[in-house]
Amino acid sequence: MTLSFTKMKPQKSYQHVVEQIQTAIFDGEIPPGERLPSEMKLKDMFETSRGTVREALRVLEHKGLVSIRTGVKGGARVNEANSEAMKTGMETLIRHKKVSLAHLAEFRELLEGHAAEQAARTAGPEDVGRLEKILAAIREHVADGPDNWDRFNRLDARFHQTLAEICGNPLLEANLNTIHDNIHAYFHQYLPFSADALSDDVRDLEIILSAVRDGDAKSAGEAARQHVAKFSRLMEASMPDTGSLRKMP
Amino acid sequence: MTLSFTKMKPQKSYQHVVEQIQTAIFDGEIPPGERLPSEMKLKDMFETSRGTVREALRVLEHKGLVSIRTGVKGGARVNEANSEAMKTGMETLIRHKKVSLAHLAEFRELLEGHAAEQAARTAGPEDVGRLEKILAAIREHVADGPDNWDRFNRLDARFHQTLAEICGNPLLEANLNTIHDNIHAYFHQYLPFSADALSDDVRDLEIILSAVRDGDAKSAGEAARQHVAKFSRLMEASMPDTGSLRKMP
DNA sequence: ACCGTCAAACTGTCCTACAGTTTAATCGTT
DNA sequence: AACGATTAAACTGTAGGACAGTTTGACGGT
Repeated sequence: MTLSFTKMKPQKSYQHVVEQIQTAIFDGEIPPGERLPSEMKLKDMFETSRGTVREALRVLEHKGLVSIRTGVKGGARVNEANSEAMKTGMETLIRHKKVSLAHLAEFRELLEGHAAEQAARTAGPEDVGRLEKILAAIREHVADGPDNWDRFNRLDARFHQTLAEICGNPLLEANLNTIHDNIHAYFHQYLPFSADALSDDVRDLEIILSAVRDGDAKSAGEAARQHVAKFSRLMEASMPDTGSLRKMP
Repeated sequence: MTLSFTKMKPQKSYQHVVEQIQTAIFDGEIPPGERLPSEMKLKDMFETSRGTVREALRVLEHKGLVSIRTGVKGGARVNEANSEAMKTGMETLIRHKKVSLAHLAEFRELLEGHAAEQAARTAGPEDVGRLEKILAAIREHVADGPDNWDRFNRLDARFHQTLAEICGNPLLEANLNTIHDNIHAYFHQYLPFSADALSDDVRDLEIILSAVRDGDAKSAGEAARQHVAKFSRLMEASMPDTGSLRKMP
C-alpha cells in the first residue's frame, strides 16, 4: 500500500461555514431567491461568533453565490447560477498578469469562431428568429441616429451572447460573456465611434447570421473569426502604447 | 447631452480597503513575496476597525492575491500572479450550473487543439527539448511499473501545461490549467487505470510532440483534439449516469 | 553544541455596543 | 376611507476590547 498523506493545515472555522452553506446551495437545499438565516441565527446554528459568520458570508458574496442587503427583510439571498466568479477571476488574471489586448483578442477569436460554428450546426428556426430580431434592432438603432455607444454596445453584446447560448455549452457561454465584459471597457476607450464602424459591424453580423441560417458551420466560424480579428486590429491601431492593458475605469 | 446616471449604492468600507490594496499589488507597489502591514497597522492606516480589515483580507485571500499565515513573521504576503481565482470561479460555475463532462470535454478539446497548433507554430528547439524531457519521464515511469496514478497524472499534466506555456498566451494557459484541474478529479474517479490506457496516452503524446517538432500546426492540433476526445469518451463510457458532474472529493 | 523555555508579534475567535438601513405597521389628518 | 408622516422592529455595518493559538527568534542552562 502506498501511503499518500497530505499536508495538515488547520482549517479556519469560517471555511467550515462557507463549505456547508455552499454545499446547501449547490444541492438546491436553499433555492435561488431564498433568504439565508440572519447572521445572529447562523452564529447560533454554527455555534460560532458573528465575525466568523460575516467572513464566511463575505466570501460567498464574492463567489457570486449570495447577495447581501441591509434592512429588515435584508440579509443574504441565494443568487441564480451565474458566471460572476469566473468573470472577476479572469479580470484579476488580466490585471495581475498584464494580459495584452492581443492575447485577449486571440482567445476571443478562438471562442467566438467555435461558437459560431457550433451554433450553425445546432440552431433551430426559433434560434435564428431570436438572432434576426436582435440584428433588426441593431440595424434600426444605427439608422436612427446612432448617437449612443452604450446602447449599441449592449445590443451587439446581446447578439454574441445569444449565439453562445445557442451552442448549449454553459462553459463556452460563460467564458465568452467573461471575455466580452472584460474587453468591453477597451472597446469604449479605444474603438473610434464612427458611422463607418457601425455599419461595418452590422454587415459582419449579417454574414454570420446568414451562414448560421444555412447551417454552414465553416463559413459561420470563418466570418466570426474575421469579424473579431478586424475589430481587434482596429483597437490595437488606436492604442497608445505597448498594448498592455491598464486600469479599468 | 445625454445623462447617464448610475444607481447609487453606498460602498461598504471594506471594499475601499480591498481596492486600495489590490491596486497597490497590481501596480507593483507591493511586490510578490512582500508582507503587508499587520492587521493592527492596516486598521490604523485606513482608520477603520480590525473586523473591516479582516473582511478585506479575506476577500483578497480568496482572489488569490495574498496568502495569510499566523505567527510572528506571519500576516498577509503578496502572491505571485496566478490563476487561482479563475480556477475557483470555474469550479463554482461547474458545480452550480451542473456543467456536464461532455461540455467540459468540448471546451477542453477546443483549447487543447488550439494550443497544440499554436505551439507547433512558435516552438523553438529548447521548447521541444522541454517537451521531450517530460515525455521521456513519462515513458520511463510507465515502463518502470506504472503503479502510481497520481504521479502519472502529474507528469501528463506537466506536458499539457508546457504545451500551453509555449503558446505564450497567459489567458489560454490559465484556462487550460483551470480546465485540467477541474477535469482531473474525474479522471481519477472514472478513468480505468490500465496499462493499455497509459501506453495509449504515451503514443498520443509522441504524435503530438513530433508534429510540434516539425512545425506542422494542422497535424498537431488534430492529434491533440483526437487525444482529448478519446479520453473523454473513455470516461463517459464508464460513468454511471446522466453525465452531470457530482461533488468533488 | 544542543536542548528547552519564554517573550514577542502576529492572526483567529468571541463578545458587546451602537449606528445605519429598510420594511411594515400604526397613527393622525383630511 | 385614503393618504402621508412617525415609529418600531429586524436586520446588516462598523467599532473596540479581550483572550487564545501559533510561529519565530532569542536567551539560558546543561
